[in-house]
Amino acid sequence: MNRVQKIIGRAEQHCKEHGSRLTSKRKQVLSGLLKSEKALSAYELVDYCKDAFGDNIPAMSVYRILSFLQDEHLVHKLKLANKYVACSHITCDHAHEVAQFLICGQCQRVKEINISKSIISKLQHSVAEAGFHLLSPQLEMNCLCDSCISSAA
Amino acid sequence: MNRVQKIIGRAEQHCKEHGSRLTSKRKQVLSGLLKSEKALSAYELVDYCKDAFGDNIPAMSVYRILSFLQDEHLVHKLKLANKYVACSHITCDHAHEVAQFLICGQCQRVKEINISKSIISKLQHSVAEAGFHLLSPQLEMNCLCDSCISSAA
DNA sequence: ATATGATATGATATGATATATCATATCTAT
DNA sequence: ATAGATATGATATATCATATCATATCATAT
Repeated sequence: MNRVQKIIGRAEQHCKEHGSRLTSKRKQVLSGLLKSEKALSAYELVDYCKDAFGDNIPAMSVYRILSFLQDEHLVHKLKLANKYVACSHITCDHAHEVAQFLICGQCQRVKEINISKSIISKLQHSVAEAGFHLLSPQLEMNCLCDSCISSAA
Repeated sequence: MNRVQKIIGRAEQHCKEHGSRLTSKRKQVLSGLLKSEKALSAYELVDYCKDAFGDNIPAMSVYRILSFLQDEHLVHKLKLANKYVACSHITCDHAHEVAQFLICGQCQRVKEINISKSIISKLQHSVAEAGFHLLSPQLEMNCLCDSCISSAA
């Protein structure tokens, strides 16, 4: 059983525990994100499902499926890129902290990292001083990954 | 002379120094952002120019004007919201640091703050550890402003 | 003052992302 | 087997954005 199948299995179990179902279409979309290991748009996932499974899922359905997967915390939406990534902690047992995303502007690779709580709390403090309240400290940062930097050089 | 006119005057001078022109249409768009004091979409600015000046500027032109204003550092694009805000430092003489934006998810008000360099450099360090290089430390954060929080309560 | 090139704007088409809504299919549990 | 809940399909449309070619306006040298 490969990495993707293992994660899908874990995700399915997670859904069962929450009284929801990881249907076959939902598995297709999730596995597309898991296999690509980068951020994909809804329409790229439509193409993926067609290519990989011969299944023509309308864009509308992909959006609904993405929304379901987000509700289940299996997928994150990157608002900076208008793309979606699989959560990298599906197989972890612990509740994961708020994710920070590094997006490579060249190859679209995405790394989900956790930034130390002390930095986040300092950020939150600066925000509070400005009279705002941070809703979700999910930060998204435009980056270049090391391999794109070295291949450009 | 009111606040907006004062800023527009400063912006015009800034453009002259850079060999560019702050035309009347560009002034209209900039003043829309200055007056609203919140983030607006390109199409909202089209409406504003029509309402405030009776001037029907095509969306295409507004996008071009926004792009010009961004090049002149008079306007920032908020990628999280797909909207645009006037830079809050047009009348400052010092070169301002990279901006951080707090966006109220309720009323769309935007506050541009500067976060201490030490926090930013720690962030940058975390990013480098993950094998990425931060391109622009312009952070955008989804918030609620204090007045929306209290009015909701 | 006017002709010329550079800059700015208009007009039109289209692409990309996303949501609303109503209809149909499928699953689950009695 | 059927009813109700859940999931998906089909269609239309909203919203944000860019490409491209045409026209208008400005700035300056003659």
